[in-house]
Amino acid sequence: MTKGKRVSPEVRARVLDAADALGYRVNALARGLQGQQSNLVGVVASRLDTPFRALQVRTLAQKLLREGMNPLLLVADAGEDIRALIQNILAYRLAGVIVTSDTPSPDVIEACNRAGVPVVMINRGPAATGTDTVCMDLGAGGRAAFEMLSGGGVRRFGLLAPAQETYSVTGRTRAFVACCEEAGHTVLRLASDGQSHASGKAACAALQAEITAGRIDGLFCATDLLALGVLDGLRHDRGVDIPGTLQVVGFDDIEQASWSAYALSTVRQDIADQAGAAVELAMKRLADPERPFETRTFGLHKVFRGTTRGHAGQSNAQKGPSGEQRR
Amino acid sequence: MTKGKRVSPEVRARVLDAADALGYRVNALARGLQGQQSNLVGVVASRLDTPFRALQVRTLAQKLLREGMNPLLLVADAGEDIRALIQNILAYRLAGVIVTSDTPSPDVIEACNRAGVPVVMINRGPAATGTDTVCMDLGAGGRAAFEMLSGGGVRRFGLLAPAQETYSVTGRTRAFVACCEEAGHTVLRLASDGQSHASGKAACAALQAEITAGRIDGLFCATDLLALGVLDGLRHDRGVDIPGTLQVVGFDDIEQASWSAYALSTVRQDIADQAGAAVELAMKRLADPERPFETRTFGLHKVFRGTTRGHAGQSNAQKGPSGEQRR
DNA sequence: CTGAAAGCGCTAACAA
DNA sequence: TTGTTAGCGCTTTCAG
Repeated sequence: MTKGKRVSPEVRARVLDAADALGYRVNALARGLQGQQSNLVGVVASRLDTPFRALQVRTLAQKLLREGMNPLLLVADAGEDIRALIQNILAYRLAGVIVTSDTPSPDVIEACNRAGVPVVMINRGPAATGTDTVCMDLGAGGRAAFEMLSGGGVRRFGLLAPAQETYSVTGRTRAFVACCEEAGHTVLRLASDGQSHASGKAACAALQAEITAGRIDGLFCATDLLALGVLDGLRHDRGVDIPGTLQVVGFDDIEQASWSAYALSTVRQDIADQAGAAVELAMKRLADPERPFETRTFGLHKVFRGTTRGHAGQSNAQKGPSGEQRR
Repeated sequence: MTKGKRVSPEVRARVLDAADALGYRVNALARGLQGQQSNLVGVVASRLDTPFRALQVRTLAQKLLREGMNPLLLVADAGEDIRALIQNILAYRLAGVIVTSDTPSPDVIEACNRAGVPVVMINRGPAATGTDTVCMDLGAGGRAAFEMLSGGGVRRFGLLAPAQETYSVTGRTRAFVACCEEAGHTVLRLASDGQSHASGKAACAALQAEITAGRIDGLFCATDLLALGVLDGLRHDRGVDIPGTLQVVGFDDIEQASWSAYALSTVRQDIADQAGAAVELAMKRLADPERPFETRTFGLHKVFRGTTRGHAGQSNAQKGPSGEQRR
């Protein structure tokens, strides 16, 4: 039954049939025990009910399954005792852990390191701690947002981002601000209380005040969900003309951004590609634990829809079609 | 370290500290091997990137974790070889399996039965095969949709549902049709090619024809996602007045249904409650494998928003506040 | 109460 | 090629 064993195909088939008839199946627990390792991979994710994360985890799970690995899900939302939970699953001698949580609480990766379990991070800080990493080109992301807005004639830039920023939000946000300032514009910064739709909506009162005061005519929202909330709060509930009075750009390109009622212009990151790269990195490390750590950076694509006025060539933020780079 | 052991709290603390310092942690593989069972629970789900399922799985995972169980995720979308996958995870001597897939391919539950692993089904057919089950009151669901529409003055009823129906869609759909006919109305039935937003949108051409022909003035969509697609295709893209010309009711009450741009009237099923009940049933069976199979039925709530005109008391489809019944 | 030993199901190594 | 054996880390049992 062991994978790499050489048996004549005929015998193999016969054995498999017999096993099936007998209802026998290898005991993965025993196999793992003796082999010092299971084929379980931890997937730690936060806010799983968010469209972005849901797609990410789905893809991750699917690819893992295809590689013969089984995804052990760890929801890492605030309020859970992550330290304890990670210890729990580490007890299964995981083959690896993939982290996509917002708050990768260094605890997690430290615990994994101490247990000798390889970690792959998605959209987290640079791998100071010795992990493989998949990330996007944060600089290009912020720039893309800026260009989409400025290409539409925006002069007074606004930025809406959660007060409590994550690595990836901070990155895109900073790059955006840098671009604006480089172009000689100041940017008006508003803080939301999270990155959900509700948070976006809640920010609209403040937003409207700035609009009527003539202080912004273009807004970059750190997250599509946030942008959608803003659209609902501003366009639908308050009758603000978008993109007439205010142009809006989001980030991620979740499915809902493309729904007609929103038609949100946004900066797309390819979730499926990233997830694929993450499991690929995990498998590679499994095959060769000593290989140098690798980080794969993905490019971003401008997606022009109905909330901006510029359509400068529908170009990508990135030359290559797939938008993947390595270093 | 064993859970039910009696040790003086002082000793326990000391041991735990020492273990921590040494980086020791019980090997769950070994423990499972000797105990004949892991504390892994399989969660088989399809279309994980759908808002409904994402929330369901998130809640499931969370509650499982709280019970000290670890969720092993199995994405069961079409195209995967479910038979093989389920065998794979069964190799881990699961403590149980929770199925929320659309297509619980009897294979899955048969395989579990043969392996002696208890199964809990959510929104699947009655447990002919000996499983615990969580479901909703299908009859009440269809009725609620009918009442919401008829309460708004609808006379010519339409129904949009996937051609290929699942257990739960069939149930609500049938009940809806039965109510219409009982009230002396015929219902115009349209088939979509799935239950996604895109499917709903794709159905709009046909829908518009029926509207202009004066054949429907109220539509029940088997799924919120479908309804949202219809709203986009009809209201936004074709300028149909909703609820003026057509009233629409969805089913599920996913988050997006409440977004201002849609404000979809719908029939709510409480995903979190259902998920909670599912893990509760699983734990109970674990504690007592011999107990009789149980099925918990949940009620549904009418949610009146902007796509209907009747607001008949905002009442629930169900007496009790929680809407839970047992039998 | 503490200590020793058996055995869970598997695979790798070694012997025949 | 086929058959035996040791040992993975744990818990339960039995002896001291």
